[in-house]
Parts: sequence; structure tokens; C-alpha cells
Amino acid sequence: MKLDRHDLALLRALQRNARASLQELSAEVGLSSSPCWARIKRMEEAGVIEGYTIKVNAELVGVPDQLIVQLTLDSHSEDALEAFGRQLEAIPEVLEAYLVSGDYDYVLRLAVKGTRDYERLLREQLYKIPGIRHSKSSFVLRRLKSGNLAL
Amino acid sequence: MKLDRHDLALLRALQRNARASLQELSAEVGLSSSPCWARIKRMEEAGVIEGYTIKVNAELVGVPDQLIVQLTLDSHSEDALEAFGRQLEAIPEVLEAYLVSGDYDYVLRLAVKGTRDYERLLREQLYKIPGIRHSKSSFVLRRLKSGNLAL
DNA sequence: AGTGAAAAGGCTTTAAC
DNA sequence: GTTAAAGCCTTTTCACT
Repeated sequence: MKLDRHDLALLRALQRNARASLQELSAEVGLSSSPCWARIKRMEEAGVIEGYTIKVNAELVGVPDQLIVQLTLDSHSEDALEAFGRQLEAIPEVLEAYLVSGDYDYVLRLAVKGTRDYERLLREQLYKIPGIRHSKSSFVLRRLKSGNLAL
Repeated sequence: MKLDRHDLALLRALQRNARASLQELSAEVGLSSSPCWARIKRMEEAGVIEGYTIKVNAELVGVPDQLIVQLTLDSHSEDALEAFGRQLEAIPEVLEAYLVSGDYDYVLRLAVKGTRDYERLLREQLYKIPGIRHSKSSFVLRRLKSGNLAL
């Protein structure tokens, strides 16, 4: 799918505020509202816009602590990878999980209610997953940036 | 601010689809639309809802590659930290940046157009930042999970 | 493709219970 | 917290450029 500068401008505006009305968007993009609407619909159907969400303040909802966990699995087979992915999917505290190159195979970001919760999570959920060879956790002390894709 | 189960249900629903109408939301939460509306406004004002955004498909907008970069700074002073934060803020390819405990001080996630772009970014932007002692990059080979806060 | 206007529907807000 | 109702704004469509 081809995206021109109007499409990118719409995506930028919607990243900033997905509740902006078509009028606001069209003013910002420099088109009238009909083509804005058509372009947005087109991008939704093409999967460029995957969905609309809210950003929730983690501390205010009682999940103040985050961790970065790096780990290595015994097996690197496709089956093992998919099984691991399914198990991560089932752990709500896992916000992101990536298969990566380098010393460790996986990098996870977790959000927990506190150190107590973190200890429980590691012991009862993560380390129960078979085939984990090694892991290393880092507490997130501060978030310096949390941004959107540059467009 | 106190959040009851209705508030949490609203947040969950909005995380899934921030464009759901009040009717849909109220049906899901089990309240009528007026209190839903009032609760959402209350959470917006309290900062629990930080904003409304879209999820953009990175590959379809021409940013297919991601990296996890870990690095250490010479100085651990508050000034150095803030200066570093400001410089990261100015690099659009940096999606997330965390100050963490452990072997490395910072963990970044970057999104780039390709290996060429990545090389340029590291050389011209990141390594130009003074005071970087050591760094290690890992390519993201696959995203296993990218979820919302569990509520 | 874009414009502008018109119809339909949903949202916000208020008020009564 | 619920329901209902008014006005307004948005979304969506359509005829035209």
C-alpha cells in the first residue's frame, strides 16, 4: 500500500490524538473532511491502522513497577518458540516480548504491582516454563521516553 | 484516585477499542451511558487515561526493523541522566528508553527503516552522544507479544 | 482525487426520578 | 445510578468539480 504525505500526516495526527474530529484532522492535513475520512478508512482496512487505544497511566492504576527480563531457552526450534510465545501470551504482566539476536534470545518487559508481585510472577509463572536456561532481570528505575513511531 | 471494577472494566474496554461508543461501553460494563461518560471524564482529568492513540503497523509504514540497545554512561549524575533523556527525545527512531538496574544503565528500543538506517543512526546520532561508555545492540527477530497493561 | 453540503446517527449535557 | 430528551457535533454519503 502506498502512503503519501497526507496519509502520513493523518497517522501522525491520530497518534497524537485519536479522538480528533475529522474537522480538526482535515484542518491539520490541509484537505477537506471527506478525503480524510476515505484515507483513514483505507488505512484501517489495509491494516496500517491496527486499532484505537488509550494510554493508561500505569502508576495510577496500581502497577508502578516494570522490569526488563532477558532470557535464553534450551531449544531454538520453531516449536519451542511458538510454545513459549503462547505461554507469554497467557501471562498478563508481560507487556512486550521479543525474540532477539545476541547473548540472550528473548527480551521481555513486565509490569507488576510491586516487588512482592514480581517475585511471585518469576517463581510461579516465568520459571515454571520448561526449557529456560538462563535469565536476567533489570528493574526499570525510570522511563525516559515512551513515544510513537516516527512518521 | 480510587478505581472500582466499573472503572477498570471501562479502561479494559477502551484499551481494546478506544472508539467504542458509549452505548457499546455501557453495555459491556453494565452501567448506563451517563455514568460511563462521567467516569471516563473523571479518569481523563485524573490522568489515568493519558490520551487516545492509534496502533500503527510499523512494517506497512516502512519501518520494518527494530532493535534493543543496551548502554552505559560514564556519569550517573542526575544532570547527565537528564541531558541523555533530552537527547533521546530528539531522536525519532527511539521508541522507548528506560533507566534500569543491572549490568547496563539504559535499555532502548529503536525502529529503523533497515540495516542501513540503523548503522547511520548509531554512528551519527547515538554514538555522538558524549559519555557513552559501552553499548550492545540486539536485532528484534520477531515480536512475540505486544499487549496492554493488565487490569 | 478533492469539495461542499445534506442526512443520519451518536455524543454530550441537563434534568427528573 | 437510571432514564429520557434536547441540541450539537460527527460521521458518512452523494452529486459535482
